This record gives sequence, C-alpha cells and structure tokens, in this order.
Amino acid sequence: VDRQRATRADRRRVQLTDHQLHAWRSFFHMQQVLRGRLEQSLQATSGLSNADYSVLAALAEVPNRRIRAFQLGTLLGWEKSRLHHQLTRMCTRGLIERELGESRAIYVVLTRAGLRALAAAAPTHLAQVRELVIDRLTPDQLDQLAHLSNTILEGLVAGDDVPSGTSA
Amino acid sequence: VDRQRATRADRRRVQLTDHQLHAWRSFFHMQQVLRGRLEQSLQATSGLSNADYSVLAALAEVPNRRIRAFQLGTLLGWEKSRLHHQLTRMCTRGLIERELGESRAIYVVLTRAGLRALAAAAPTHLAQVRELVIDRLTPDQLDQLAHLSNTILEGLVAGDDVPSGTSA
DNA sequence: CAAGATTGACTTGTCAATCTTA
DNA sequence: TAAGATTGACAAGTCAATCTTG
Repeated sequence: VDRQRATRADRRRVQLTDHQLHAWRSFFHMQQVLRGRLEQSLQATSGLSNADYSVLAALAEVPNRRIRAFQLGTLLGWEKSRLHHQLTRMCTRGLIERELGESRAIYVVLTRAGLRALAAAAPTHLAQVRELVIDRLTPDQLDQLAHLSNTILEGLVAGDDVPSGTSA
Repeated sequence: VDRQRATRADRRRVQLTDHQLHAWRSFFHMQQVLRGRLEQSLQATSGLSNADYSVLAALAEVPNRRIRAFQLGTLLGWEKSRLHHQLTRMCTRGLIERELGESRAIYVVLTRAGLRALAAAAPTHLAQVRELVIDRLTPDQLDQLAHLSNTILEGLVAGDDVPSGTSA
C-alpha cells in the first residue's frame, strides 16, 4: 500500500490485532471498575481514600513507622507535589505528623490515630480484595497475574529515563 | 483461637497469605503506574485525558457515532454525574455535541473535530500500549491476562446488585 | 546550580441534592 | 414514584513556578 494516508482501520490493524486490542480492553476495563469499587467501599466503610490507605500501609511497615517524605514518594511512585498535598490533608486529620530531620529533610510519622484508622480499615479492605480478586482466581492465575505484573512494571521503570540516551 | 480480639498480624494472616498479598500488591502497583504513564503521555501528545479518549473511542465504534448518554455511561461503567461533567467539558471543546432525543433522552454525537482528535491520538496511544504491555508479554501471558480480567470483571458486575440474590 | 519541599491555579471525579416527566 | 439529567460543593491529582540551602 503506497497511499500516503492510511485509513483509520489500517492504522489500527498495524498497531494491534483485534485479539490484542480485546485483551487490552478487558484488562483496562477490569482495572478501572475494580479500582472504583475498592475506592468506594474503602471510603464508605472507613472514611479513607485509596491514597490514604496506601500511605498508612506503607508507614506501618517501615521501621519506627517513620520515613523520609522523599523516600515515601519513591516507594509509592508518586510525584512530589501529589505527595505533599496528600500529606498536608492527612496531617490536618491527625493521621500522620511531619517532623523536620537534619538538613531540611522532612520525615513522616504514623500517629496513633493513623495506626488505629489503618487497623480499622484493613480487615474489611483485605476481605474485599480477597472476595473480588483472590478468590475469583485459581492459584495459578494469581501467580500468572503477579508474574506478568512484575514484567510490565520492569518495563515501566526502565522507561523512566530518557528514551534516547542523553548522558549527563 | 478463642480470644475475642485478634492481633493485627493475626487478622491479616487470616485474610491473605503473604504470597497472596504480594501478588495483589504487584498487580495494584503496576496498574497504578501504568495508568499514570498512559494518562501522562496521552495528555502530552494529544491534549486528551484518558477519560476523553475513552469517550471518543466508544463513540467512534457505535452506529452513526451517536449514542444515548445513559447508554454511554453504562458502556463505560461511569456514574451519571461523572459522565455529565465530562460531556460538558468535551462539548465546550467541540469534541462532541449533545442532541435531544424523544422524551428527554440526551444523545451524544461525535463531531468532526472529535473524530480528528481521536485519529490523531490513537496511533501514538496504541503504540504505547503495545510497547508497555503487549510486547512485554508472551502471547500466552496476554491471553492469561485477558482471561483473568474477564473473570474478575464478571465478579464485579455480579456484585453490582444486592449481595443476596434479589431476582427481577 | 540542583535536590527536595512548597505553593497555587486548574482539571478531574465524587457525593448528595434537585429537577423533570413518563 | 422512579429513571434519567443536572447542579454545585468539595476532594484529589497535575502542572508549573517558586523557595531554600548544600
């Protein structure tokens, strides 16, 4: 085909087969709906957003329940301003506290209230994860999911840098 | 164990094994990062959000590029007010138009500009889906992903109604 | 200057309340 | 009344600009 402009259908076919497109859409849709559902019931049953929960869970598993803000951001894979806004909100709710470390480092500490909120939310939340995901899949499927998730994640992290190598 | 209150560790162990929890977290994290990355480059390269793209893509594949708003909401699995706000924004940008059908039904129509925007965005977007997902996975893995996504999705849709079966 | 932190403006999504007519 | 549409207030996230100090 040497026409200069391909039709829309042509272009899509080059990109992805119908089979691949269907697979992608199934995944994409599932992930959207799942995320919405979890967010919703987390909010309804415990007043926490998914973001809140992620921060609390991360803090709870770190030595001294205390971590440098920047590291927390890296851990969660969040932009710094998103993290900042999130921490500000959680501070005013008393779920965490900010502390100043040496040389303008900010540390984030889990408060008692934060730990309590997490403890209150976790059972229901995890039960729902089990109900909606774990229990739906065979052990094999769950392993497949974990494996392919890690594979995709590696690619995402790798692509973090400049595509074409601009050396410092 | 007949103690009334289990420790936090106990409760978690009951909910999910470490293995299961790890699998879940891998998936959850991957999905977060992936979504962020796609959203970001879609925005950067075409000025469309993921939500914009979903609406445009759905409209493009529907007869006459015209569909009732409510049906579109069902298709996308969106709440009505989310859809409304989204459509309002897209209207002001000229990507779609609203038309009144019979008995206060609202129809959404894809405009030329909307179709152009989609055609401009699609190749890059799909290429990225291919690069970040499709090409990372073996054909088997992709099939596994599709299959398990559909399985989870079935569970999600089933849980839409009252948990205990209220028949029509 | 650069890394880490902060800020504000703006966009997106949610919730709850309201409106309208079959 | 109930389904579909609308609205506004608010929470969450992004981007770009700024501040601060090693």
